[in-house]
Amino acid sequence: MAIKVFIVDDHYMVIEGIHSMLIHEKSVEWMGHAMNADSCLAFLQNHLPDVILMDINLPDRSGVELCSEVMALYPSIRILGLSTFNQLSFIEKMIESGAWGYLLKNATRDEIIEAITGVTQGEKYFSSDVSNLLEIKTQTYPTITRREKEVLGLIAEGLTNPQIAEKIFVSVTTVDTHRKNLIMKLEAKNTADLVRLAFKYELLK
Amino acid sequence: MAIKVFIVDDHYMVIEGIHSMLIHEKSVEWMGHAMNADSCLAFLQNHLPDVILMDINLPDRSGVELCSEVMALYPSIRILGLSTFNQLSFIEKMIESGAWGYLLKNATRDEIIEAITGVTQGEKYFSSDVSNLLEIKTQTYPTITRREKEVLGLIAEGLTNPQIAEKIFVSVTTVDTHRKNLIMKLEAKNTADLVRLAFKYELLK
DNA sequence: TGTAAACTCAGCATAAATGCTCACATAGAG
DNA sequence: CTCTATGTGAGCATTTATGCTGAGTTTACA
Repeated sequence: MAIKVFIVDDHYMVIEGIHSMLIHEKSVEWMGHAMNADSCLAFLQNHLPDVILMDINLPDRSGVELCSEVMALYPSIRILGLSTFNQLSFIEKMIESGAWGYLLKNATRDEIIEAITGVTQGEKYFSSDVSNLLEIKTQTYPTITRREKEVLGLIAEGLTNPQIAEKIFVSVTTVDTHRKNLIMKLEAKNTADLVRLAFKYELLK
Repeated sequence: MAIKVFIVDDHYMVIEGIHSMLIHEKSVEWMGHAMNADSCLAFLQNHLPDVILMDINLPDRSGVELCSEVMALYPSIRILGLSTFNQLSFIEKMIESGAWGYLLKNATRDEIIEAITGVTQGEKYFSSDVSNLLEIKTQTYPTITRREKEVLGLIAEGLTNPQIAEKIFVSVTTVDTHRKNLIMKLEAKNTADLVRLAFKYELLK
């Protein structure tokens, strides 16, 4: 029985691309596409695909949110995340939200088919490039606390320790401690480096 | 006579997508694709397309560089930049390098055909979303000099004024002047804010 | 309920950044 | 050939950050 595949992506080119790669594949039944989260959920009210290929950047919601919602409503669906290279930070979040795998948009026809058939048989699938980078991520990703994140945001906005202290109603030394802990945790050389690394680790956007 | 179109993109899905959208178009002759800059240049040694659709992110070179090279060798070719939404900062550079227009990857079939036929008739083409953002960009985008950019990079790496001075063989006060000019140009409150804004304006990556 | 993590606060010496004003040489654009 | 932008350089007062050590309180969770 053919695997029913649906795609959610706001790029026509990607939809058309995957469609044209799968159209002659007998083991796959193309159910159609949605270009945003809402129309995806609307479609699912009347249809049940086996696999959804889901972009992580949608106009009305993030792929991570949509992924959670779909998994909550239709836990049998296997979701495959879909993105270009430079958005790898979302992979972890996507998987935490219930995705069964991840495809890069430069995947070949064979990789796509392998991913689709794999996840329907209960196997997780990751593009080889992705699995390498996932390891790097989990090794180096620093953990900061709520308060530290708050202070980090204010530092990046250009507030000084005294200004931050006044804003969040603590003493200057406390703010300074947070700053120092942030610099230590991210292994930054100083505040400028801290801000750069915060972007790198996507603690800031 | 059909317009000869070639595409350079490292994403199969995009290549397939555009191909499938243009395959039934009689006014377009599909010449094929390359997945990196080198094979694109190799192809051009024996073929002369009218239009090249060119991704801005290629594995071996940036689209901007490839754009310059192609324009230098084959000035008759019309190049259309190709990217997703979040890479708009490259548009200006691409145009400075000789591109005749810009397409977002969520463009429709009609938009693609309009762009291709437009540029062959000497018209510049920009996706409507892009032209809006170009205005915003040109209003707010700060201009920094080569030297300032160099210093900015070193600041973001966590080097202090004395360290930067030693590295680029100028006095500490000079480095300090550059730092102050950067803070002034980007309207930053201090160095931390400068680094944040540098990311915002995509002067850093 | 015990314990670790998170959050809070302090002092002190040194290094660095900020804010101000000013100056001079050179290369490029008009 | 002049004007502007760029890159270079300086002094000086003040604020801020960094590096070090130490410690009390609250919160979450095992």
